[in-house]
Amino acid sequence: MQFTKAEEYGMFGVLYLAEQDPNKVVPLSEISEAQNIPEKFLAKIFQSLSKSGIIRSHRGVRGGFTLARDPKEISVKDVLETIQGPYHLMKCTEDQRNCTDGKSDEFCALRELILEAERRLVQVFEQHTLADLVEWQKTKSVSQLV
Amino acid sequence: MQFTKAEEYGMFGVLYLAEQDPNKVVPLSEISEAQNIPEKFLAKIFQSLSKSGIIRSHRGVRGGFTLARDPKEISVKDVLETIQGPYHLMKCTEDQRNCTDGKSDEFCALRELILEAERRLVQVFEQHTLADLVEWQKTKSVSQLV
DNA sequence: ACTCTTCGGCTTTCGTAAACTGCATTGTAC
DNA sequence: GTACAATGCAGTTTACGAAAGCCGAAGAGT
Repeated sequence: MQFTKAEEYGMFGVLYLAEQDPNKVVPLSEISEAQNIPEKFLAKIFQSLSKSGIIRSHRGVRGGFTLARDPKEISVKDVLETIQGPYHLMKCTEDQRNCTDGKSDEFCALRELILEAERRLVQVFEQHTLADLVEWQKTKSVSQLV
Repeated sequence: MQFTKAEEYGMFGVLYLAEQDPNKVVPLSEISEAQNIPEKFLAKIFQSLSKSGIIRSHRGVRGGFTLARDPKEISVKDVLETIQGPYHLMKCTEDQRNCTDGKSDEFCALRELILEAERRLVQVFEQHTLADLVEWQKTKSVSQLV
């Protein structure tokens, strides 16, 4: 019941990019040092973020990464789901055939509750963008959180 | 980012009790067979639920378990937190010293967002009781969910 | 063209926690 | 007193998260 390091590192890495001058190409080495993240691990995470079009990679000398879009257009959900896939609190909310009882066709009250919890969780993450987080960090305030 | 089997089994086990006649003492063997749960594993889970006063154990011949309180008085949160402890989506929301950057004293926008997400999640689980779930299961409807 | 740099992709390793098991012990109803 | 069911503790096994390593590909600069 916790986010993985990959998600955590991915968020910090992407936030680091969002804080920079949009035109600055930032190499992995800089991010991993600044944010205290194992470089090769971050490389793997950034690969998937790159493939899904959240960040853009630049190879060669003075290469690195930039955000592919405006931070206002990247939700926290975008980042988290790219790294880990949609979060499901139970196997049965991912695919009902994973029901413990094997009663995959029946109504399950617990499953409905979990689905509702998942919806609430997603809401938080899709309502806020990288730009929001950078803004909060600057003002040290989350007054806009609601 | 998923509940453990322990939480899942625990919920199903407790729900099974909530569906029975409140005076019926149900042995582990019955629950584990009905709900398809490894008996010894369920035994371990039920021990902690018993210690925290959610269920009551009855030893000896024709022993087993009953709910310790009215299903209306047992929230889903009670059960889940007994089994797993309070859920934290990141290590840093459990204890700020676990911050990746080691900047445990500083304001962290991401942390604030995660804390908000946790609050939303808890709300869902503390607002609904075992009685609600049993009711939904009977009516096959979650109209009261909101 | 050559070379240096930085990402890309694949494989392997390591550690830890989840998931499950076994057995001896204690308590209780009959 | 014996059969049954939970208790408590000590395991084992499995799975996955979290890296680390290696080599190849692509682009920049000369």
